Amino acid sequence: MPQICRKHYRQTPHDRRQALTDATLNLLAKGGPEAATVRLIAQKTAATQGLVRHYFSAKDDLVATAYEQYMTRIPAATPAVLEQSFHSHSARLTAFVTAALTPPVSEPRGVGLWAGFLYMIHSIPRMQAVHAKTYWTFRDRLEGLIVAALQARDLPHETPLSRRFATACNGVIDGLWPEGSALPDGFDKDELPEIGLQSVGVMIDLNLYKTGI
Amino acid sequence: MPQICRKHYRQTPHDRRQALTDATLNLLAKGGPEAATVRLIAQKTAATQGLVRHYFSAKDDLVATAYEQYMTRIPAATPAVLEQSFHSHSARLTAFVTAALTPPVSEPRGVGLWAGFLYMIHSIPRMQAVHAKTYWTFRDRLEGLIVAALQARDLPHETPLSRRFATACNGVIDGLWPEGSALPDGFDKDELPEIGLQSVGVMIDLNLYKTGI
DNA sequence: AGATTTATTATGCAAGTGTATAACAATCTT
DNA sequence: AAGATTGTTATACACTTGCATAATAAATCT
Repeated sequence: MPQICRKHYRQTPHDRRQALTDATLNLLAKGGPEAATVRLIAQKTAATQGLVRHYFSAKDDLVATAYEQYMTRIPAATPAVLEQSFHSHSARLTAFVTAALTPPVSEPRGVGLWAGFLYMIHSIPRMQAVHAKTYWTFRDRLEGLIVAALQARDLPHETPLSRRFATACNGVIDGLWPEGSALPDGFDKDELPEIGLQSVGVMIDLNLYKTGI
Repeated sequence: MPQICRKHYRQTPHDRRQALTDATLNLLAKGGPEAATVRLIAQKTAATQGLVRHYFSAKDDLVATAYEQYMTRIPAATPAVLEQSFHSHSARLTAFVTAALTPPVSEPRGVGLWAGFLYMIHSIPRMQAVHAKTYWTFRDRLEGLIVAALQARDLPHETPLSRRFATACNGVIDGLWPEGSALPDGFDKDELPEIGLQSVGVMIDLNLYKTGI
């Protein structure tokens, strides 16, 4: 039996949902799933618990939506680099790999989010689908760039081979960037991108590192 | 005011602690941090809540100990492979990489555990120390094998170079094995170890894949 | 302008959580 | 064998969690 109801703004549904998912991601990144309580999320958004329930059927829905948003946004940020024009396919590939291993794609809070996301993958089908989609998308894009770079130099690039290349290169990237955040003091500033470039380059028999952008 | 107290076994402290950490790891792997409640852990061990408190100062202590145990046991399993004798340094390196990318080191539940562990790294100093220790240990061991293999073939192996090699190879391994568990149907049975071997081999300019064990 | 719908708040609730405590049982000491 | 110590149980508690509900404010519709 609520008696009094405060004056309040009325925001657009889109903004409210966005604010809620953003706050969720921040809390998840900082303190893990245990820290992302409905009450805290609401508070950070200057909203109330009830509102959360009004926009999301349940907490799981909110969390899943937030992860989904983040995970699809991150790989989408990388191809943005490719909008530029490059003087060679190698340069394009270099830019792609570098982008994946430097901010904002490879941000500190990313590891925390990635860890939480990883957890949900094997238990929540929806997250599994998100992961599968983003993973294959990213790898296929990488494969495309690799094929182009190989082709330009008359190197072998038949499909099963290039697919392996892409998987391997993707592996290096996926392996390197979490290390950087998990061991902040373990590497020099540009060390990991350099190692990534060198590895990818030597894997597909191109010297990407000297190629530059 | 407890009235009646059931008859009960009395196990050795070591066994009890071991059973508790094991149960914790199983629950963590299956359902994440939220599923690993003190009551459930106790139940799986045929113990009671109070016992958990008796052996661990708090739940955090139990969880941290469990992770610590797992994370130090896993990289320790890999060098076990090296006890065998090999006819070449390359073969030894091949065995090492293969071991890291196949069961029991690369087990399905590993990803879930790794994810949870990753979470604690940036918030709990104790876990950060565990991670740093296990990471450097593993990488240094890898570097040692790489140097030996390079040396045997009169290839350049000065320190800064070999360190990079090791970081890169470690990156491939760390990147590949989670993918296998996160996308169970995405790869053929032996695909990831093969790719790993090929990548590591080409990185340090050795054909590890054909070397065999 | 009045009615209706939708967004937002305040409050309540049942379930589950980690932790604390005291009684009891088993083992160890001497 | 009696006492001291430590492992083990049962129970209680304070707190937090996600979720539900009813009242109220803001907007929309006609």
